[in-house]
Amino acid sequence: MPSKRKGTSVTSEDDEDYRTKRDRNNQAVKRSRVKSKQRTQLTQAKVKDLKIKNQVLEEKIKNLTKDLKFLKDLFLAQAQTKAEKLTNAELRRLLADDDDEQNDNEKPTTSKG
Amino acid sequence: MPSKRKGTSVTSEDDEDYRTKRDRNNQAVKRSRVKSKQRTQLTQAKVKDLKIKNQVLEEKIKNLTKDLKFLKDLFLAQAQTKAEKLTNAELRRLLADDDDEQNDNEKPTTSKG
DNA sequence: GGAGGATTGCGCAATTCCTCA
DNA sequence: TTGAGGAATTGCGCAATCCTC
Repeated sequence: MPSKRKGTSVTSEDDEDYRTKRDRNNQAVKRSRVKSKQRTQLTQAKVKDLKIKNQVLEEKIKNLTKDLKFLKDLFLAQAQTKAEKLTNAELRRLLADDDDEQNDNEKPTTSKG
Repeated sequence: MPSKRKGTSVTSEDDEDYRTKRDRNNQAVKRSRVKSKQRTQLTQAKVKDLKIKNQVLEEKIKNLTKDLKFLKDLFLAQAQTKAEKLTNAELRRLLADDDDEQNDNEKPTTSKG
């Protein structure tokens, strides 16, 4: 058994703290990899979540668009017959389609009834 | 030391194809890791993209909601004064707020004009 | 400026997946 | 259908490097 201090080479104690150093690092590596794995799982979950949220929003837009179209048509129709203060041209400008419509349906939803 | 075939020990050829085997695997490992890295980058990009899409949709909903509210109010107001075929009650039912509103604003947008 | 954890590229080996005779 | 063989994936350790106090 080599002594720590004098006679024998310093190798043994070098070995010792080389080992402990390695062990520490191996632990760190493990920690780091766990963390990394968690991160990727998390972003995958985020994707899933955002996709669902997106679908909900798309649906909402579809419904709102339908409702809006319904009201516009209704309004336009009554303006046609009544022809009140606003001229038809004014009405059309006012009610001009806002943006991209991609609808097929006509009837409004009024979702909760 | 038994040889399988003749002169030299079988060890060397074992060594050889151990080596080539290892090398092949090392290459495979590299490929696999590249692929994996690409995948995680891709899902991160997806998250980014979906977040942006989400914001756009939210904005759209906000605008549609505003427009809808504007038309409803307008319609309601003229119905008030005119009192046509539909009773107020009927109108209210028909135009009942669809879902969760989280708006603060009043004026409509009619985005392109 | 250096001690020490965190990250990362790399190789090994075990395991899983895939293909084809 | 099966099973042998090779590629892909994965856990793990080493060492270099990064980062922080």
